[in-house]
Amino acid sequence: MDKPYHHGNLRTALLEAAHARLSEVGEADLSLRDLAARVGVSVNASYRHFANKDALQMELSAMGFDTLRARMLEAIDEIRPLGPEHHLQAAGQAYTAFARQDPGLYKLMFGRRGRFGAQARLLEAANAAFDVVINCVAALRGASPDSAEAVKAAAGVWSMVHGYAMLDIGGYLAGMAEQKRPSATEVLRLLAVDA
Amino acid sequence: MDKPYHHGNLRTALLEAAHARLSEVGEADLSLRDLAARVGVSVNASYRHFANKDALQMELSAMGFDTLRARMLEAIDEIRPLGPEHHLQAAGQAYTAFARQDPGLYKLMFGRRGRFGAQARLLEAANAAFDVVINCVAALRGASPDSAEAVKAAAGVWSMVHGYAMLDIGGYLAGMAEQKRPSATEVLRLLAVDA
DNA sequence: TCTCAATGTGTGCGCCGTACACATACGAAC
DNA sequence: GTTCGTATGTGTACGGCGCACACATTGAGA
Repeated sequence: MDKPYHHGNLRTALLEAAHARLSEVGEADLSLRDLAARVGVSVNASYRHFANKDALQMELSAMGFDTLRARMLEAIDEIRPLGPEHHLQAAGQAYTAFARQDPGLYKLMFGRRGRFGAQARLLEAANAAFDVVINCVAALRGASPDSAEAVKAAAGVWSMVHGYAMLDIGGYLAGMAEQKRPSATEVLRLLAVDA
Repeated sequence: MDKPYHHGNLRTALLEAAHARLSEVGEADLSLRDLAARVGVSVNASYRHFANKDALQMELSAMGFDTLRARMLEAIDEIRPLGPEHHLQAAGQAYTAFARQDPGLYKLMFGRRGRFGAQARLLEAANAAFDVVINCVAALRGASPDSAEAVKAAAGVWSMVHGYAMLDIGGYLAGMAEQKRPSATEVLRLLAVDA
């Protein structure tokens, strides 16, 4: 049972280790050395698969957006016959559930952007997720997903859901008394999307 | 013009240096060594004023919430006679303006975990800022600021504004075509607060 | 004037990201 | 099947980081 010189799937293994670690320690405490050790490989092996630490985090973020998009689409699909007004609710629920389940990853996804900016992979993944929201809103208003009206309203919805998720996983809602703490549903109800 | 052994106001100087630096480099690149050097003092001098790097960031965050609260109150005061419905708009504008003007600080304020920190100073400052929003919403709905109804609606408003601010300063709105990019006002209009 | 607490400095430890040189293994061309 | 290039691993080293610990300087009050 010798350890082979070549790992076989180091790139994936590193990403999975990073993902797992993110649920324990937060982005700031994520270390390449630690990830490599956990995977059983020398630190510098990771540089054969990622240009640097930032690149690994970028890929992780992009994968996060892919998953987020998939979760929303699944949720919508499950209740498709109920009509557009329920679709947005379902997507919102799936969204906040994702953030709550994977708060470390979620924070990474939205924290790592201003720095290196326009990584095409990340941009596409984020836009694809956003498109789900746009489509929901457009259907709800009977407008084209390309219309400024739909996009602006969708951006509002996204702001609301994102803000709620961030406050929630940041612990800013946890300090509130039980009966005053708003649920995702209650918050989403404040939106006048179809107006 | 000998440099005196004692700085005189090192604590404040470090906080100011950190604040200034935050507008250039982002939280991750903030270093105690660098701050100390800029202030003209050895690294370890800072440990006489802050238990560690986290404590300095906590204080900076708390000061940020203080300022944010003050900005909202000023904005409301300027248009006080116009009535509650304008107060919330004014506060929202001041809020997003603050985030845009000081994105590094704003990210720090919400990126630092308010949960494990449980720092009383930070918690109070954040709550005081939130109270401004609660009061606006309560006045608008003719409800008590202590009512669950007002607090939940205020949390919704906060989510919306916070989410918009984060997406904006994170560059997630910048990618959108000009005529599709929503303004803070347009987004806030989606809220049915008085319903 | 003496004393001591407050506030500064210097040195060192163990992490970190990552650059560079070298080692190993696999797959294709012969 | 041997050869060889490329992909993928390791070892060593460097500078920067947060921070602990011992020591130096200062100013205010007894």
